[in-house]
Amino acid sequence: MLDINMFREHADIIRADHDKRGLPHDQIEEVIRLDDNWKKTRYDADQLRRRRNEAARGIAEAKKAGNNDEMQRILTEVASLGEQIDALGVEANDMENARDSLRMKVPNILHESVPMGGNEDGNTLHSKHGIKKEYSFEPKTHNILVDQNNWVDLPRAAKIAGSRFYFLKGDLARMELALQQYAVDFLTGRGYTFVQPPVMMNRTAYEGVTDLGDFETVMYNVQPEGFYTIATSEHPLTAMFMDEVMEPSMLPLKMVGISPCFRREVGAHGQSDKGIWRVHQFTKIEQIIISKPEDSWNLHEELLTNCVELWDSLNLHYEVVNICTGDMGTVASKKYDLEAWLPGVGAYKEVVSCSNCTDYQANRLKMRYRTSEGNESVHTLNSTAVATSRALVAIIEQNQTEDGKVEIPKVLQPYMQNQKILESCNW
RNA sequence: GGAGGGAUGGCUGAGUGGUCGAAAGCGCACGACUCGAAAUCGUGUUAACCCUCACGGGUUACGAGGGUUCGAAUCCCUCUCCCUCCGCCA
Repeated sequence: MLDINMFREHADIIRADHDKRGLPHDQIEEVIRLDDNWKKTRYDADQLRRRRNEAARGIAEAKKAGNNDEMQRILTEVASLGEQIDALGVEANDMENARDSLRMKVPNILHESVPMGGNEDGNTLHSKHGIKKEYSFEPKTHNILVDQNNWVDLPRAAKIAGSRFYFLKGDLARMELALQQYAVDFLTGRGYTFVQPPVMMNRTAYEGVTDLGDFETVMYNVQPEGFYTIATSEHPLTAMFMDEVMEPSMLPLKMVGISPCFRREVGAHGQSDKGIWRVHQFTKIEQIIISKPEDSWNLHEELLTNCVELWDSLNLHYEVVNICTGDMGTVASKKYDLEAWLPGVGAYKEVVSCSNCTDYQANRLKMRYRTSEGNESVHTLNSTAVATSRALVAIIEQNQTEDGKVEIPKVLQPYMQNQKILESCNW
């Protein structure tokens, strides 16, 4: 959510941003109009309250002095003021609510380095990494390989849960665990604090960190408590300091989170989403930073560097893409994606998303830090380190051998008793 | 699940119907002392919002919501969270 002062003092910046995104200005103008009316109504109500407070001070005196008539006169006046105040108060409240629910929908201001573009075709190449292997055979897609090796059981998962759920079995499940441990070790080694969050959140906290549309399409709602299962540990870790004033000495706060991630994936998806590429549940190791505003752009690059060095160490081929204006979501100001090469599919596909959300989440969450000038919103940043299901797909496709097995990345081998090859599961 | 206690500013914590936005301490900021620092002393320091070019002024907020009252941090109700004890359980 953008600061209300942005609408009051720099509406032109928001308008220019909407132009970049190809959005109309209606919402901006409506926020400004509602805010204007709210201020006037609010002021009128405050003035009436002031009169009531002044009048009420006379009551005790009149009572003490035994002046019953005067007391009655004041009581009548105060009662009538009270009615007016209540009416104005309701009006002001409605306007403020309307203003803010609209304000919640206005997206973050894009960073100047975000490339222009109408959709994902406008994303620009930032850098290429690793070696694109040549195969002496026709590389297979991961869903064929996991099937041949009995590493994934989709039909039985569908039977007991539903489509897009899976059982991970045998060596592939072991490598999933190895990936988790490796990624956590990698980032704790760089000063990030390992945190395991709750995997369910309440609505209020969740509204602070996500696009409101996600409540209908992304998160599961758990009854009877009404909790939402998290779509990523970014959400609990970012909301962790909701409603708090943080000490500047804590910043930047760097965390590495791990959690299962739950996604409803409402809507149809294409043929390429076979196997375990797009699933309702997966494990993700996530980087989170809460920082002072002046540090966030450097830290955004640090997050990307961490990703690049982590994925390089897995010896995978991928590209880093700078997400363009038309493909950016509501919350991020700038976003890099890592797209891994899938030789079976013959395409680069998204495996990591690295965002600077500036003060957008912090404003909603009322997360501030102390400065000598007062309290200011912090900045929040997040980046995937490894989403295990998708990292597995990339490893399976890139490291496949002619006989349909998969070589284990060197850095993961110590976590798997120095095994070199993933063996098939025999059932 | 049962019984009891609690939630106050950045933190600890006093305050049980009006002069309380709220004692005190810590922390923080500024100043003095010092070559510099520590210690010490002095001054200041809740936040959000509104009006004002400014000086300044106003409103609201003591977990959240509702109620009683002319008036609520203080009394009543509901909810949330925390603590203690009992029960159950990974």
